[in-house]
Amino acid sequence: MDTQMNNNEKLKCSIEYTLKKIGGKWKTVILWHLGVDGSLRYNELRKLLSGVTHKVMSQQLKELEEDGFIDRTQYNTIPPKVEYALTEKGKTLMPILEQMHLWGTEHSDNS
Amino acid sequence: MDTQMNNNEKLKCSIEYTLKKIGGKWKTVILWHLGVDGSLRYNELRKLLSGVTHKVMSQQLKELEEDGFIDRTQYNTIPPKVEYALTEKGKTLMPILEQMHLWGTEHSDNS
DNA sequence: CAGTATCCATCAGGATACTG
DNA sequence: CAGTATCCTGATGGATACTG
Repeated sequence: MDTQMNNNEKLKCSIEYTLKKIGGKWKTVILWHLGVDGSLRYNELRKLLSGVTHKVMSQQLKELEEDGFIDRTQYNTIPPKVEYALTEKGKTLMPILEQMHLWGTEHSDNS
Repeated sequence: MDTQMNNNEKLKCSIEYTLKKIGGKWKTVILWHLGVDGSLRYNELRKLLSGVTHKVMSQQLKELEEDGFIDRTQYNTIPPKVEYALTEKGKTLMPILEQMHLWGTEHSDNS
């Protein structure tokens, strides 16, 4: 259903496909936080990323939404409130993210 | 031992660290092929990547070597022969790569 | 609060040619 | 065979200001 290739270049290895989807600078981190914390609001997420700008945030969120990894729920209140959460498809990425998180924890000096 | 941060920016999440290390366009694919096929020569690897240029290949290989993920063995014969293989540290990445490969296989239309 | 709109910087990645 | 050396391009990401 969502298996169309939007560019016609031939991928030689399915790993490339995966990397294309989640290789954005903040995508794995966004997905990870949503997976761990459940749903998060825009600014909550932004604080967790600490350093990302609005433009890049919304850009990455939009791409993740278009790829069907996250759901965006907008409450038309004043002030506005928007919540992001993983979709079922997004949850299928968690094993990758868990491995990446595990490896990063063991190999980085990020105390 | 290799836990120094070569840039002083603070990472907020260990996933970022992992992505920095293997997020290069060809790195995961190189590591994957080396993990599956054992050791490979420069041109064998290059054929498997199909499309990569010399410059980018050697660049990615050099970075992977500097990060301690791959070993470079040079035979001073004529013609020269160079073999690349995963180090023990490189092998610790395999669980991530396996998950990425699995996910990519299931979600891409790459027949 | 949750974004767009602009404009700009960077650098990873690429084409091509040369070399030990 | 296995690379460097140059030079170049473009996509990604960033700073800042404005908005429904």
